[in-house]
Amino acid sequence: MLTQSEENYLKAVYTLSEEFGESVSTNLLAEKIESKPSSVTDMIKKLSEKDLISYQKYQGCTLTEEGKKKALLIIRKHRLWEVFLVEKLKFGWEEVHEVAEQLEHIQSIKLTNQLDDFLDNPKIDPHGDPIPDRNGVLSVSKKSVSLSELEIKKKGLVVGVEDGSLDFFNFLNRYEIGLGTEISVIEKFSFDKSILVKINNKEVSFSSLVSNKIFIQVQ
Amino acid sequence: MLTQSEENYLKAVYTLSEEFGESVSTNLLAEKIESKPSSVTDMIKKLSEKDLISYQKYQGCTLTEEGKKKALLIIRKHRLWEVFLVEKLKFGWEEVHEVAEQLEHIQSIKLTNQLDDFLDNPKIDPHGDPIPDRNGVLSVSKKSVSLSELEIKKKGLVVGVEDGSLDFFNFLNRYEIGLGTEISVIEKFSFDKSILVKINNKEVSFSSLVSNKIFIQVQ
DNA sequence: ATTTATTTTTAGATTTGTCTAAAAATAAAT
DNA sequence: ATTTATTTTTAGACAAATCTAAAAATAAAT
Repeated sequence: MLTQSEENYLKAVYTLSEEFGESVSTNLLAEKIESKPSSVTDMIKKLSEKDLISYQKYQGCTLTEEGKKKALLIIRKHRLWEVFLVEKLKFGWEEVHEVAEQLEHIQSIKLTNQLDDFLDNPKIDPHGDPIPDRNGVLSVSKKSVSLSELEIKKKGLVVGVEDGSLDFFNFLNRYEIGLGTEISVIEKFSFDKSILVKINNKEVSFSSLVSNKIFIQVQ
Repeated sequence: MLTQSEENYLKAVYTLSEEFGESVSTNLLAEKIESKPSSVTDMIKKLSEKDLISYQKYQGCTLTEEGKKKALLIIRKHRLWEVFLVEKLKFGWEEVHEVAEQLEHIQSIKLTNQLDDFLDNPKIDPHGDPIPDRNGVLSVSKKSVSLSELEIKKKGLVVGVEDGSLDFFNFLNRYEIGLGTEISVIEKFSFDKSILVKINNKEVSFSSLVSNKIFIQVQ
């Protein structure tokens, strides 16, 4: 069983590895964790001892396969809780991070998986980040953007939607929009924030209400 | 801000005071917390320093008003999460305690109150224990039992129901059962676990499915 | 009213995670 | 290739929460 602090380190190593490649330096990690390099060295040694991190003095560190899996399961919990807070408890997407930082450390696999089901197995969180599955695997690997953020002439695939209501589901069905549907942006109108897109070779206009809820991954 | 350990001590002092009156002894507390008397003494001193506990050497301890309020807000979170786990995530009522022990320490007043609303402001948890309101006040003060547990010839008032479905609500309406309705037990049939009760001067028989979901507080 | 038993507290040690300050290793600059 | 700067590690200290063992206070029993 990992402590909260150990979990935070694993998560930090994971996200920093993603952002800047492979090996993560002690100083960078210290900044992320908001702690001092000396503290980081101590913790790295400890996690290295547990075979969750591989590390050689002065050379930074990387996650082992085991460590990576652990990190992804923490990220999974974090993102699922964010979805819960926004969809069920009406939090704003900008205020969920702090609470999810606490909730991600709750230990119960059953809780996580039941929550996943309760939320209808969302693929992305309210910020467009993909949610690892129950084995810690990311099927969608890159961060996605809402359709409203996509630039003119760019195209991408639908990877998720934010609203889980039946109404919205029917709306999407009407336009034959599902996971994997390709959408390209033709024009954006600033006066009402509506967007003109091409879907299945038809041109359609969506309100910002709709375009904010459809998540796209650029190819 | 209190640590998880401090919160656990406050909660333990509260529940032990309820169970055996006022002053709580060091040994009893140690047993409850699953720790040693010497550790308890240290922590009591610390909480006493913070004016959450009042304490004189060798004389046991009690909660101050401030400490009691803190304890009740932790209990509130614990019981709300138990309702969430049973009603929304389909946990059995016997397996929620352990997870709620963790969730009760999440710090966010907004989270607690939004969760309360999301669950339709339940008055009791899945074990029949009353849930303090957002000010830490218990309107129902005693533990309630399910109607199925009530003995023959005993009577009590309805203080809550476990099922939040519209179906069940309509069922209750049909028999004019609401919060505060008086119910007395006439007979119990062991062969099918049904129960014959008197409500509003009418005799009615309920299946165990129903009697398990109605919570009663004996007068 | 002493003695005996129990409870509670103190004193000192341990573990976890952190820190500061100094030393060692690596990287950058002349 | 040295010197200088930066990064990283080590050494030693500290706070929180716990423990064991011994001492002190209280309660129970003769």
